[in-house]
Amino acid sequence: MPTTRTDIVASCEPVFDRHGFAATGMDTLTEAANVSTRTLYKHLGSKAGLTVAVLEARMERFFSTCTASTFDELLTDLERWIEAEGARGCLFLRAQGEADALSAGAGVSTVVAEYRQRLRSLIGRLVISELGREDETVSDELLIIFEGATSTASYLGPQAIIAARSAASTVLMRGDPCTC
Amino acid sequence: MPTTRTDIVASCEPVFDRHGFAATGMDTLTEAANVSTRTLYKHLGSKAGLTVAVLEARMERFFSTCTASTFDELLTDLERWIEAEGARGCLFLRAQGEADALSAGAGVSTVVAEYRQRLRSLIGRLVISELGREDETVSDELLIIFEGATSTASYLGPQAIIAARSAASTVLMRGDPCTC
DNA sequence: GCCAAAGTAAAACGTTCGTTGTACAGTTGC
DNA sequence: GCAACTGTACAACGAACGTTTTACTTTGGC
Repeated sequence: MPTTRTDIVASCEPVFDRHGFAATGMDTLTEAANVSTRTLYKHLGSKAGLTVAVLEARMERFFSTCTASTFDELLTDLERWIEAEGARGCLFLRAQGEADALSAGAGVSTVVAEYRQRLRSLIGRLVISELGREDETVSDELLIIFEGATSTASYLGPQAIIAARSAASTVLMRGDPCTC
Repeated sequence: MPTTRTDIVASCEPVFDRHGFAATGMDTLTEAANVSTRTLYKHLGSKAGLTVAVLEARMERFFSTCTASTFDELLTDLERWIEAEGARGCLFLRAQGEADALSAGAGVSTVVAEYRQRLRSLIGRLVISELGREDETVSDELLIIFEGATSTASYLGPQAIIAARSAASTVLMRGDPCTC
């Protein structure tokens, strides 16, 4: 019976996601992870440590599900993610919003910044492979569409992905030789 | 010296915005509002009541700054808002993420839903006035761009508005008679 | 001048928080 | 078989939470 750090973190992630960070007590977390208070503290050190670990795990888990080689496929990855995880808006954005009160402000901000940088560079790579060249403007626009889809999916539902797909293809086609 | 409910709510709004809802204690709020505990409770009833009141005030304040008659102008409104208020991602999204733990879940969800509906219908009206007809697809795409700009502005800065503007104009021009 | 209305300060309420301490059980490897 | 390790259960810590209470001050209209 492992009860490893990894298992604990994986169990706590959905709890933070659904109820927020500051609002979730250690009792709820130990119960969700099915471990004693002592064990959780041995492995994670503190609630702040657990929070950072959860965000790191989330980041790795998210990017490991992103196998896309085009932005349209990235939206399919997002669609699948939302089907499996639900849509409550970007967890990293929400974590950042509670960061300083979490007394883990520095650690949280670091992971959030890393997530955002990785997302940007992922989209940047997709743009290069689709357009055959770097295009920072297009990359920023697609980043906005991706983040917008993530946010709006919480109230538009699957329609958010459809609209994002449409907007993205429009942006990517811009500048193509006219076919009329 | 009024110390009215309105003043209290206005003073508490930036505190919630900067530090989160669950994480902000009543001491911090009374201090920010410069009122005694007793007065705050007399006017707002509870932390849950204050939370809902703050979100309602935020909604009215935000929409009253939106004087746009085109989506591009709406992005200018957003740009000005962000310059004045800072960019920490949509407060309503963050509030919803803490809603059930706030024990004001129902009230918060109601205001958040109302905000989102009003945003959608505002954009819908702009689309009608720009295209001369309803277009739900374009409206959804612009909503995504608006929400995406709101989110990404917290790390892209003013560049987020520029990219959103570019994406939006592309989406709005789509279908126009070709000029080549 | 006085009575309400509305404010203040400060202590106390019981609860819950994050965290630590104590005492004990199960497994593993040599 | 006996360390060493890793886990559990559970009580306890002080601090902070949201809220209420008590007692007092200020203010404005009639």
